[in-house]
Amino acid sequence: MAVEAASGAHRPAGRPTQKVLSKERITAAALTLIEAGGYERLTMSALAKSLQVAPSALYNHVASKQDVLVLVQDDIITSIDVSAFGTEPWEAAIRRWAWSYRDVFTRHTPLIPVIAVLPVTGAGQTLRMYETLTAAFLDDGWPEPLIVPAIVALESFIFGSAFDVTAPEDIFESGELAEANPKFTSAVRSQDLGAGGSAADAAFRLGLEGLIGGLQAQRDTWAAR
Amino acid sequence: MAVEAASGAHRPAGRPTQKVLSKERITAAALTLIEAGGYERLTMSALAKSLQVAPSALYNHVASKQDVLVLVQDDIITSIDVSAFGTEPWEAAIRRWAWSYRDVFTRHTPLIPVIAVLPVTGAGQTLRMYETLTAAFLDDGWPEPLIVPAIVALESFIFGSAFDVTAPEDIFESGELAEANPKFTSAVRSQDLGAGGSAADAAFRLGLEGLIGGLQAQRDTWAAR
DNA sequence: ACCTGAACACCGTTCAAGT
DNA sequence: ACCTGAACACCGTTCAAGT
Repeated sequence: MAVEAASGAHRPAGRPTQKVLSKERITAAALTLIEAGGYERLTMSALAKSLQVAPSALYNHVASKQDVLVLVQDDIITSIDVSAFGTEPWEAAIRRWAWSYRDVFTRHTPLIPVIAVLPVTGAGQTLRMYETLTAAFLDDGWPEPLIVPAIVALESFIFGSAFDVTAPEDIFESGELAEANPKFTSAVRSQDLGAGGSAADAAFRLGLEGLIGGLQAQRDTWAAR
Repeated sequence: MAVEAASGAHRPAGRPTQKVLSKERITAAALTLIEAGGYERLTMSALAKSLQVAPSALYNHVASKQDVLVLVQDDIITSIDVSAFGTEPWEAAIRRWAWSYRDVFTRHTPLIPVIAVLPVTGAGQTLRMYETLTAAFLDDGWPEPLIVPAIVALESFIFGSAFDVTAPEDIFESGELAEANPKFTSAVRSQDLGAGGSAADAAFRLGLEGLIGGLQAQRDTWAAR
């Protein structure tokens, strides 16, 4: 009896008549998996299953799971809002970019340890974003040697803040240690949450506004040194 | 033939005559493992082996591996330098604390996703550090509602910067995409590394000085609002 | 209460065999 | 070149049995 070739049928071993996988399809499937069930659900097995392929087939297109994460990272970078660069002044553009960047990575915190250490070589979309940023700094009159350190400082703050958003709301409840730490306990109770915002948003706003202003002051200091 | 009871001998099943494990011993063994071979080496199996115990024995003292990480985290917090609080002015004290905090977590980046989301309840040493910080902010005249957001903003920057230190030096080499991204490529080449420092140190210094100054400005704005 | 030892349900990755 | 299927060397965790 011949093997049925129905649409849901099993694919026999051997090279298929037409390619079934590609980096693009793998990236898209990974993103769908992550959006549906978070990073815990992203396993090589589940990824293969969603592509109706054996897990080992993936290794013809990526070298490792880390590789898959790199593909995902360079894809989601494009969802960061860079539309204010070129249309709004430096400060407003940085502000919009930073909030958007934080929001995107709040949903992708497991990528942070990957991206923070990843050479940009070959991560084309990521490089594109840096190019756009650099142009905005130059247009605003920044001295070239300060631009990369400033971008890195902003990014570091953004990555750390993305983790903070995922923290439970009661993260600073001292519990039974409240009496031993009265000043902190009181400060937590009285913290300014801003207009209807969360604690994470208030901290991000304060830090971002401080950093934007402080970096500008550092720029002036550097120029006058 | 009776089982030998030599020092390296096998321990029979059943409750031992005296307790062999404790949270303290587990924490110490985990730290030794991490210092010797990094977090890849910290497995429940390896941990058990270093304590000369079966892996399942650990679960009489901790609920999970995550639990072990929490123990490690609350232990290494004590190695952060808080000695400047109470002896030096706010700005200098924050500066020393921040550099030390970053350096400690540079060697423990896998803890960052844990600590950033961890309720401080029961993390006694962590709470102690926050209490010390809050006291320093109060002594410097900060409005109470701003203290927790300011601490969180500083911590977010520190955590993100700790990742950055672990990045390879050539992280921003554009490779063959250099021509497509000329402004960024040039900015990377000309970046100010400071006095004999690394790129990561330069970015941290710039960001920290900016954040310290910027937060102080935000404080004044808040008071005058 | 606190250990051992066996087992479970996963992981990511490798590799021979097939077309 | 690019798939399948079986196998490998791990993981963290559970649980009955033992004292």
